[in-house]
Amino acid sequence: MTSTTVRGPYAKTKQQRETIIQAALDYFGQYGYHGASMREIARDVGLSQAGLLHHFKTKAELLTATLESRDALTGTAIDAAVARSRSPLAGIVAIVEDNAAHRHLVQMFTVVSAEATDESHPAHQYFVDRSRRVIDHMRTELAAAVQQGVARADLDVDSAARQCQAMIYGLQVQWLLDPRADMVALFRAFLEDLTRP
Amino acid sequence: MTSTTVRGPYAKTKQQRETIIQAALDYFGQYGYHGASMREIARDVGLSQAGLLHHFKTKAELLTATLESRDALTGTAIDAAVARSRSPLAGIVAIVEDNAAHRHLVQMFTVVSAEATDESHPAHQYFVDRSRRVIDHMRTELAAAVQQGVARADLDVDSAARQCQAMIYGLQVQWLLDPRADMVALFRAFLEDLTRP
DNA sequence: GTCTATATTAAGATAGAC
DNA sequence: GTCTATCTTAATATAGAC
Repeated sequence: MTSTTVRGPYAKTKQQRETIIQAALDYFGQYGYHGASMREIARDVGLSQAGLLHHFKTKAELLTATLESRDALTGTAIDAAVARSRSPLAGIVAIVEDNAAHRHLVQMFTVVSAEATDESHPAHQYFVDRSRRVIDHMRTELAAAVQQGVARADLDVDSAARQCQAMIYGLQVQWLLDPRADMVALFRAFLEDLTRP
Repeated sequence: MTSTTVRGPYAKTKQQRETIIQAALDYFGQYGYHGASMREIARDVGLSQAGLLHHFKTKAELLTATLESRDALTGTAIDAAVARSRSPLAGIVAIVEDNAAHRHLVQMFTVVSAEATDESHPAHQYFVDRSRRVIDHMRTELAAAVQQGVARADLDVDSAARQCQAMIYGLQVQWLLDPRADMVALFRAFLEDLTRP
């Protein structure tokens, strides 16, 4: 009984939500949260504005869904890359490599996180938490690198973690403004300087 | 003849423009170019929207004026700091120190430069040029540091210049999201790691 | 699940009086 | 130099039919 009804409509809704999020990614990436328009996103996916609002009741809700969906996707990709990596440092580099392969995603997170530095932004808390989470991740990896002897023993892990997060973010913007900037090479060199004895 | 008419009205206009730019700085910093509203900026400075448009014919024109005005101000401050500095590296650190003292300014440049990574943004070319200019400045200072023996002789000046620009930008966002992040200390430590033999 | 229609508010910009 | 009034367009959101 339930199994027959579950397949049809819910599958459609789930797919529509994904389609909408794909479009939203581009609009939020181009215009930011404030500048993006629900009407245009709706038109892009071939829906009326009311049709779009059936899936996401407000613009803020659509933004949240977009951020969470994409963070989840990237999270799994990075977990897999880290698992493949032979060292914790290679795991961090893998994040940058993943970013370099997903320009639209980077553009969206860059633009929205910048405007979300304002406290009244609907995703402010989200990015405060996200930034902390990323820094924590870096700290863990760097500590492991020290442990395994692939980073110098006297490395200030707390500072280094913050510097890694900042460098990744900064290189992204530099790369978005000038695609010739080689994010991966620049980050790799930075990491080597940071960890060499 | 001319000298009498120049004083009054032009002085008023110049002062009004400066007042408007001060307000615009906050609105562009909070909402970005797309999200900011001319009406609200006008209200903020006690003008009607039409009154504001007398001074800046379009929103794009106001943005450009704001960017150029603030870059000019910061430029002079940095030139002075560089002149005071005893080494080229101290000159770069002085930039970060200046930023740490001007939160609103940093917020505006961060938000607008992020959304200006999009090619259709009215300030796109401005920020492409600006980024290049900053990197060039870093390169010059770093080369001087190598020359004077305060940075290791085998430093890759081109990469280091890009890394400095990225680190400064990334630390700004991290700091805006978490004011406890010590931009200046983190940048100084980064620079020492980068230049140590 | 998607539509049309509509309510409400606000955007950027212009015209013309003072 | 600043205003009021207005044009035109577009924003988010809701109501209710299908």
